[in-house]
Amino acid sequence: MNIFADIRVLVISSLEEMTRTGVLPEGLDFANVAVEPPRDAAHGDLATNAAMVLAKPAKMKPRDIADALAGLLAADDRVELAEVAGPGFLNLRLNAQVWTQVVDAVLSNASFGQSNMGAGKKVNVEYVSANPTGPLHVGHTRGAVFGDALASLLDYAGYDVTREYYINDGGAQVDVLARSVYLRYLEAHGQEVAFEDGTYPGDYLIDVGEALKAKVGDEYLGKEEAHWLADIRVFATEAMMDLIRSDLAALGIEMDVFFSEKSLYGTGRIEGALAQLDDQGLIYEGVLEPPKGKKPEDWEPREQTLFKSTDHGDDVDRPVKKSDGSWTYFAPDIAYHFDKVERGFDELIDVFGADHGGYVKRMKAAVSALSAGKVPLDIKLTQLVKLFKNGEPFKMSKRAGTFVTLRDVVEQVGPDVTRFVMLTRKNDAPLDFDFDKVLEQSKDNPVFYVQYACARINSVLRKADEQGIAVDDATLRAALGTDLHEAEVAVAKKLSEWPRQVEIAARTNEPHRIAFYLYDLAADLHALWNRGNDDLALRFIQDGDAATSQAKIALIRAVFIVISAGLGILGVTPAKEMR
RNA sequence: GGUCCGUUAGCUCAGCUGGAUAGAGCGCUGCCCUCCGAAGGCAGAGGCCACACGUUCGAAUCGUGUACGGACCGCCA
Repeated sequence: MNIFADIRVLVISSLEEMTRTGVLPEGLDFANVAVEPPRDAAHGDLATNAAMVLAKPAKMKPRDIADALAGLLAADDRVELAEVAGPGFLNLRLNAQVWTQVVDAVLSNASFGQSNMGAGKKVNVEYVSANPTGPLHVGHTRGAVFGDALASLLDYAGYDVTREYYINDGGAQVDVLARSVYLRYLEAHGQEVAFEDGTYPGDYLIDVGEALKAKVGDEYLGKEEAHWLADIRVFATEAMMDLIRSDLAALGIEMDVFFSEKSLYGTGRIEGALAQLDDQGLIYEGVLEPPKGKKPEDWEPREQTLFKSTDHGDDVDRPVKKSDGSWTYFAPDIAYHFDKVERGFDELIDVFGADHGGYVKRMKAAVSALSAGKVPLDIKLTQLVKLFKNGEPFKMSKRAGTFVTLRDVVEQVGPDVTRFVMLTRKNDAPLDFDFDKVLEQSKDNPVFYVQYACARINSVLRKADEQGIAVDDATLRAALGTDLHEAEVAVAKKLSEWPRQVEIAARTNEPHRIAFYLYDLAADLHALWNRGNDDLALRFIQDGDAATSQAKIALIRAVFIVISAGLGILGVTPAKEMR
């Protein structure tokens, strides 16, 4: 049940009726007619802009349309009052029973809020995709949480979602990894080694060196790189992916697909993807202009193989081959995205860090060309996370060893807090993450505030149960009456917005909207709770009156269900009690 | 030089498909606990949405430009 969608259906059918009876001219487009909550609650429960949107194409005065529409809408038994206001808004006040129905719908239907807007379309969400050269750090964490919540959101909104991780196991950085592991391997054999520039000195490779020793013994000792490099690449990459998988698991993230870059090499798949582009005349040999603003002495013109991405909206053409004939990083990326297109996805989403900003246009250009414009690619960039401790910025440096891993964060504040906090900001806005603040138990802290609402509701349910009041959902539904207090109606109205918020969030690929909605809903719950201090009639448990208690508990139980559903999308566990 | 993102209350941020007096939290002022957890709530003061132009009956929202801030910008992945 989505009251906004339901009433919109009513509005549209009324408009069609008006067309039939000649009030409105034929052929009007109703697509822009919206039914929304009014900005000011005093204006009513719902408002529609129908009259204003249609006034111009119908060549009529907005108020004339609104008056006629109001008459038709008022005939529906859900509508108690329809009045024209302002420049031509039509404000609707709904029958009190509608709000009871909302609560009833939440309690009766586990899928309240779920949507079929996705219509089962296949969408691929690629996220994290960190290089397999070490543990995930805090910068990856935001992309991981964002991508995962977005995937869950789309799933909730009716899409068929695949969560995918692209393993960059084909490039030179894996050679560096392999050499670093080799050093640790020598170390495991008791040799003194030095980690020079261009190797990864991290402690996390010590175990990998030991494991390699356990596996191959002294086979690689004293051998040339050519003898062991390929083997150790594979061994080390697998070890790193195990590490990364366990990091992700600590955050509650599980991928559906791990796609290996290496699998594209030597199989003709890169060549195949580029042949697709070549067939469209989009591949040529050429020399790029020097980038503006760069010093000319740093620049030498070189002939390379280029992709004519400017034909698909990019600013300059992009190299797919280096001047020595080897692939650029872009080439396997093209092949990878071509693979996604060929796997039949209807939509692609890439979640990248902000440092990939320059990559967006070329990737979109490639997908546009490879799918003949049929598969949209949305690229979401996650901005930096600024770390704080006690309000002081906390500088992260790999060299100084103050490198904060995903694991560090999760161990300090827990997965729930990590996830929620990372989602309380738009993905493209920088995020402040203060280790102390996020653990604070006060309303400054949205995680706590929402969890506290859950805890309070559960506290009531426990108390009711102790007093012998049945609180199973069937009983609560049966106890629902239509005489809600205005303060209770406010909460029910907020609940009614849930399906709408889900659709907006899914349409814009913005899971942070869910977090903000939950905060608002929690605020309404806290407000209602406190009203019980002044007005005993608003307390949830009414001594000696089980039926009234159950009717009131039904409402807050519904709040709990919706908060749980929302937290579920964010990947956060609702708290039964605070500790 | 270019691209992308941002600019909304003292601070940190929401704001949908353009619409009626622009919303929250913190901070500030004043209230509310013999009572389901006050780890909370209520009320007040405080922004005309960086600036300009444009589209529109109507712009914080769309477009263009300027200023300021951030990220990025050839064969590094």
